[in-house]
Amino acid sequence: MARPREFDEEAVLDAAVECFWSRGYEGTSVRDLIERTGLTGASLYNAFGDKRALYQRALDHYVESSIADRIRRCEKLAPREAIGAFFAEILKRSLGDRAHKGCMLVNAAIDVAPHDPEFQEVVATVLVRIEDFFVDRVTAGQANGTITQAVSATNLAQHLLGILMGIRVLARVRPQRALLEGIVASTFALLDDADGNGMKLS
Amino acid sequence: MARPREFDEEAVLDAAVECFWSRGYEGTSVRDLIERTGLTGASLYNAFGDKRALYQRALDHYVESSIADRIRRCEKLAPREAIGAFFAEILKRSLGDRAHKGCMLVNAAIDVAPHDPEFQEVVATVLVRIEDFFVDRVTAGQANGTITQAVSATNLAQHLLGILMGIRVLARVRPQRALLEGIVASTFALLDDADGNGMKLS
DNA sequence: CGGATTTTAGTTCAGTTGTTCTATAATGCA
DNA sequence: TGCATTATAGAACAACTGAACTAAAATCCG
Repeated sequence: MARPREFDEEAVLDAAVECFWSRGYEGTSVRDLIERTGLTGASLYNAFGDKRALYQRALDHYVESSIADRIRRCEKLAPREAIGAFFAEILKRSLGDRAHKGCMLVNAAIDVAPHDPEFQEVVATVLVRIEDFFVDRVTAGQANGTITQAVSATNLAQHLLGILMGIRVLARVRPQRALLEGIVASTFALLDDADGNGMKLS
Repeated sequence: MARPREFDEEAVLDAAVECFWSRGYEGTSVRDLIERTGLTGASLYNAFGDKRALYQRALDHYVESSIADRIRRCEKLAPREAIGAFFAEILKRSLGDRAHKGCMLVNAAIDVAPHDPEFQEVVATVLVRIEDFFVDRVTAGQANGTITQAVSATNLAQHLLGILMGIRVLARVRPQRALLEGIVASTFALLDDADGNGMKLS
C-alpha cells in the first residue's frame, strides 16, 4: 500500500458544500476551496479530479444529508402530518438562514443545471424524488380523507413541488416570515376540503 | 457638442440582456458582451460604466420590457381573467424556452441578489410589484365572486407569487408541459370556490 | 474653418482563473 | 531494510478576467 490520507473526506465535502452553496459554482474559486477545506491543491485534485467533479460530489453530499434525509424522516408520518412537517422544516430553515443561502439544489437548478446536461439530469432526478414523496403522501391522504379529492394527487404533488421551489427562491431575496408563512398557509388551504378547517401549520 | 454615438442603446441593452440572461452575471465576461453588442470595450465602459452597472441597466431593461409590460397588459382585465392570462403567458414562455433561460429576474434572485444588497433591493421591489398586481386582482375577484374567499387576498397573492417563482425555476430543469400545466391547474383550483367548476386555463 | 468634446478602436495591465508540475514525506509489502 | 505507491506541499503555468490607457476619428459651436 501507500501513504494514507490525512483528511476526513466527509469534512472536506462539508467544507466544499459550504463554499458552493453560498457562492455558487462560478463564484467559488479553487483557491476558496483550498482555504476552506484546509487541504492543498494537489491533494484536492488528486482526491476528487477537478472542480466540476468536486462540485458533483458536494451536491450529492448535500442532497443525501439534507433533502433525502428529510424525505426519509417525513415519509413515515401520517399523510397530512408528513407534508406539514416537511414544509414546517423548510420554513424553519428558510427563516433561520441568515446568509440567505437558500437551497443548494435550487441554486444548482438555476446556475449550473442549464449549462450542463449531466447536472440537469442529476437535479431533475432529485426533484422527481421529492415529487414522488408528495404523490405518495397525497395519495394516502386522499384515501383516508385528510386531503381534498377535488384535485388529482398528481396535480397536488406538482403544486407542492412548485411551491417548494418558490419558497426557496423567495427565501434568498425576501426572507420575511409573513410572506413565507402566508404561502404555506394558503397551500394547506388548498389541501383541505372546501369546508376546510383552516390551516395546520406544522 | 461632440461626436454622436454610432450604436443604438436599446439594441446594446437587448444584447446585454441576452448575455446575462442565458449565462448569468459571473458566467458572462466583458469580452462576451463586447462580441454580442458589437461595440468596443472602451465604448462600453464609456457609455455604461462597468460590468455591474451594465448588468443593472440590462436587468432594468428586461423588467420593464417583459415583466412590467405583462402586468400593464393584464391588470386591465377582469380579475379572474387577469390572473389566467398572466399564467397562460408564463406557461407559454416557459414551454417555448428552448434554451432554458427561465426568467432573468428569478435568475438574478438566485445568483446575484444574495451577494449584492443593492441588487437584492431591486429584485425584491419588482417582486413586490408583482405581488401587488396579484393582490389587486384577487381582491377584485373576491368582491365580484369569481375568486374564493376561503383564503385572504394577501395569502392568495403570496401564494401566486410563490407559484410563479416555482414555475420559473422548474422551467430551467424540468420544462415539461405536464408538470408546468399541472401546477397551474391546481393553482386555479385553489382560486375557485369549494364547489369549484374546475380550472380555466386562459 | 478651428478648437472643444466625445466616441471609437486597439492595446495593455495587473490580478485571478483552473490546472499541472516537481519534489518531499509517509506508509505497506517484499 | 528497501521498494513501490500514494499523499502532501508549494511553486508554476497559460489562459482569462475586469478595467484602463493611448490615439485616432467624428461631430458641433464659435
